[in-house]
Amino acid sequence: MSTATDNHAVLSEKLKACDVRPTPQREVVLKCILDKRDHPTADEVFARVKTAMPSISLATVYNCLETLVSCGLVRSVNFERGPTRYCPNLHPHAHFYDEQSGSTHDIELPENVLARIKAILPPNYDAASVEIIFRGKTRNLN
Amino acid sequence: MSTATDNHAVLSEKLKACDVRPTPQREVVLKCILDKRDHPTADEVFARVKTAMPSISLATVYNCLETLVSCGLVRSVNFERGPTRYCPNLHPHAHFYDEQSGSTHDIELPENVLARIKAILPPNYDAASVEIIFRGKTRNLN
DNA sequence: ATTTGCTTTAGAATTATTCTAATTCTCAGT
DNA sequence: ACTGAGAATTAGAATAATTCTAAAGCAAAT
Repeated sequence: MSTATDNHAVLSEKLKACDVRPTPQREVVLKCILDKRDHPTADEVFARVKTAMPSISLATVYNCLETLVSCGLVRSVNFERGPTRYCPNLHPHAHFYDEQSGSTHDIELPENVLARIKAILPPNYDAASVEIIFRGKTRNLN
Repeated sequence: MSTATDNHAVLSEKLKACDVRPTPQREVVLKCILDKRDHPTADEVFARVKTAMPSISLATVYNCLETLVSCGLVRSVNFERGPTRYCPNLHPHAHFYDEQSGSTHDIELPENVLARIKAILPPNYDAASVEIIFRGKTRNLN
């Protein structure tokens, strides 16, 4: 089985496009985040990545994540106290934290809503990014 | 000089209204957050509170903050990695994190904008709270 | 082949927070 | 006032997440 991202060349290109050296460690970390589209912590990434590259160290995982975040290939999200989570979804979206399951869902954020939100800022405030976090529970539809 | 909140009776009432025992420690922590309307960390609260009550311990500050947050008298906010901050503003509002100064400003959040944001959720998602964090810089108006 | 600079690594250090167990306080019932 | 139960406070230990440090490895350009 093959996914769009298990390909060395594709991953390598993404990294080069951001002006970062495509090292094996960075590729494997990036692949692990893109493949399973959830919101893992650094520890979880470490655990997943070790199966593909048993010699990798936690410090390297932190380094790679930091690199990927600062070049924009993944996003980092922080819900209250607790470890930083990493998000493969680069489209503008909000997060819904389900307090019962502890899981996090992406919520599509329409352009016009985003624009309205930015419009509440006073004119001298320049927002580079907006983060929206819902907290609550999900019901079964009846 | 006297402010609206340096009054034992007022603080005590607020606590009692929430069904928590109005202990001196809780009052002094609450007062310190209400008086200086910024977004201090637990350590900062500890430092401020020690001048009024030198014997208070950091663990107690954490306990009091936890109590105040869970009874709704203060809010807690988490910007990326870093200590939890505490916010005295109970009105619905967003936060603007100024990346240059490191300071955080409250941004008024009009009811109708809040409603629009909540409307992007699928019908089976029940949001108990929404947190909105802008990150960016402030310009001087010209 | 050597240098230069980035990357990785293990482990130590740091930071923020929570836990533990002992003490103290508060209040309701006598 | 006195007592006992439950709640709150305290100091310090423990934990969790992350960052730092210093050494070793690697890769591209001279």
